[in-house]
Amino acid sequence: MPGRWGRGPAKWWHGEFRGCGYRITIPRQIILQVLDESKEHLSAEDIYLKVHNIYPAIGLTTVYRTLDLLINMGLIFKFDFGDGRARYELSRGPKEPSHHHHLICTNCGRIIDYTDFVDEELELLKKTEKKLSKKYSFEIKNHTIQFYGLCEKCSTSKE
Amino acid sequence: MPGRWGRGPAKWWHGEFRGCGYRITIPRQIILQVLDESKEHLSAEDIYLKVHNIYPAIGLTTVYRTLDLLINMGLIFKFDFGDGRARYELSRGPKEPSHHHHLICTNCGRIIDYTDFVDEELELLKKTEKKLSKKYSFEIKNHTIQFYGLCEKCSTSKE
DNA sequence: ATATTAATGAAAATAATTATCAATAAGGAA
DNA sequence: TTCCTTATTGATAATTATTTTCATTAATAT
Repeated sequence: MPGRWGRGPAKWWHGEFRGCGYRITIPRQIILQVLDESKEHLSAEDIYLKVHNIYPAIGLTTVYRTLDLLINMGLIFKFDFGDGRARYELSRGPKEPSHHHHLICTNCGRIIDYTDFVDEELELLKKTEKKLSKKYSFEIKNHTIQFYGLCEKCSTSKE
Repeated sequence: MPGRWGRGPAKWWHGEFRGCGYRITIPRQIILQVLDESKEHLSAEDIYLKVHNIYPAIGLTTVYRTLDLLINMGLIFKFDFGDGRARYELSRGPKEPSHHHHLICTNCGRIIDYTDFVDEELELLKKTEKKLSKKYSFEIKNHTIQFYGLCEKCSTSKE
């Protein structure tokens, strides 16, 4: 019996870890699994709770540390939607179909992803990016576009 | 002598306050003055310190409270750049020439405003906004566009 | 000038995140 | 496999930004 957390098939990110000299540990594997399964808008605490279900020994500290590591490796992206807690998502690059932008309700905090219309936006962003990198000698790695306002519920309930 | 903090000429926002039934107080006047004078990326603490120079009786609580009020009135806008402290700027609307977007260095935290190339972006955003509001019944009030990456210094020092 | 009540500021309370440090476990070497 | 080195972990304490509480103060209408 290979232990309760058998190695299982090697994942796409194992190489990235090895390449950087990082160890592939159980907490890291499960945190990535959780991020991969739920994808959207998870706070550190959300992640902690989900991981905790699978691997109760996890500590919140480890979650924060791992998220930090993953950010630095470029595997995940951190968002601040203005409610005082950060959210994390697997960073599929801008070209991948799951790339999306956000609508954020400033009243109830609801976050809506949209993937429609992103294509045109991306085209323009690519151009802008090129100009900006040149002008400011800035190496652009990623971007966010967020629209703030009132969602349907909050908009009508305020009338 | 009209007192150390004489009323001075009525400011553009006096009407907005009166209209909402809010009182025009010394702390509020000075906080707005500070925001108006420095405009960019001030944290609550930055604002507190600047106001404190002019009006030492100010309390940090009042700064937070006033910023909250100003956000709700739509006079200022709150940004989260991911370093754990919020920044505030006078919200000149998207049409005004000072409207800008941000380049954020994920290494040193430097924030660069750019106003170039914003016109094209705005045009597209306006279109996108229209489509999104319809599709998601979302009342869009504002937007942010931020590019994340490495500034010149951090980019070269990492090679 | 006075009364009413919104606004203030000091201090305590929260909440998210980070630092500390002894114990554990991953991965290479024997 | 077993041992060794050292990165990683988790419990706890420490920070830091922001909010809440509440008695005092001051802006406005009268």
